[in-house]
Amino acid sequence: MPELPEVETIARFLRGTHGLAISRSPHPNGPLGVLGRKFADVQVTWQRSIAEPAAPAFCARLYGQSILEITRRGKFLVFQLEKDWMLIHLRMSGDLRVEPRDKTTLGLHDRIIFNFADDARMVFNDTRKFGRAWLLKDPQQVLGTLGPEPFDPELTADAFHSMLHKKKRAIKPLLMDQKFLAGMGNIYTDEALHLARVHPLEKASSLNYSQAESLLRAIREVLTEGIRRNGASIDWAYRGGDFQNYFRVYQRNGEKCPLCGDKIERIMVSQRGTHFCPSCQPLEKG
DNA sequence: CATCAACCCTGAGAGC
DNA sequence: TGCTCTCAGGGTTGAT
Repeated sequence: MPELPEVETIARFLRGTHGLAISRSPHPNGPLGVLGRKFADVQVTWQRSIAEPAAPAFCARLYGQSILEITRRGKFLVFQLEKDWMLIHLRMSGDLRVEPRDKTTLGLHDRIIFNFADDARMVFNDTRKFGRAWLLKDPQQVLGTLGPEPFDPELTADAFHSMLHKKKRAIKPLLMDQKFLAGMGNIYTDEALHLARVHPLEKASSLNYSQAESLLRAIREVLTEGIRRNGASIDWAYRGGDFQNYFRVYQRNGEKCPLCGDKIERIMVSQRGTHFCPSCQPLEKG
């Protein structure tokens, strides 16, 4: 479910540097976020939510460690602890919330309950059970295969063009391949391709320099807008963002293209629903 | 390499 | 109402 902007929004909320944190903080007037909090008892209600190590070791090793820093890499949340690194991937339906330990009852789909040494807790809720948490000495063990961050200044138009030039695949599945570029998912890929006026089935290697440059700019623009709007909230996983109200093509099949007024179409690409404007995004070279 | 189907899961909505 | 079918912001695996 969450893509880069949603994960970034959650990371900011967990750091307490985000206005949204107020509504989720155990203490509306107290300190925000979970930075500095120390893990106490951790309960796991669905064992497979823990990728590594096995759940009992995961809980035991976490006990007593404080959270030093929280960052994001691709779609991963990265918790730097005193002795370990904890990674959480929300996959399709995962979410994290912070609340008082005692007040609220647990929800049906709460999979991991991280109790802190104080009176707060952080809860990993995940309806579809696809999300995973890791506890590692070296986070590169999992993050090492990821492609560059879309906002990495070293990712220049030149560099991006040469990356695309080496790939024969269709552009959409390539952009969604986390080894190629980290953080893009189904929504933001459709939005970026529309903004750059590139057909989702266009071969990556067929994009010229100017198209690569405008695609990179479009990727950064839609991600920036998503972050500015606190991500998109659709289906059951509402987390305060409203980017869903500004989709140009995603889930707007049958509606008018905001650029040309033609009808937006929906096709399947690599088993993913794909939305585009056939007029603005003509297939040039297949 | 790259593609594809199956799989991991639950739930919402459409159509009958 | 209840059934069946499709679809959902992600990613891995094994076959081809």
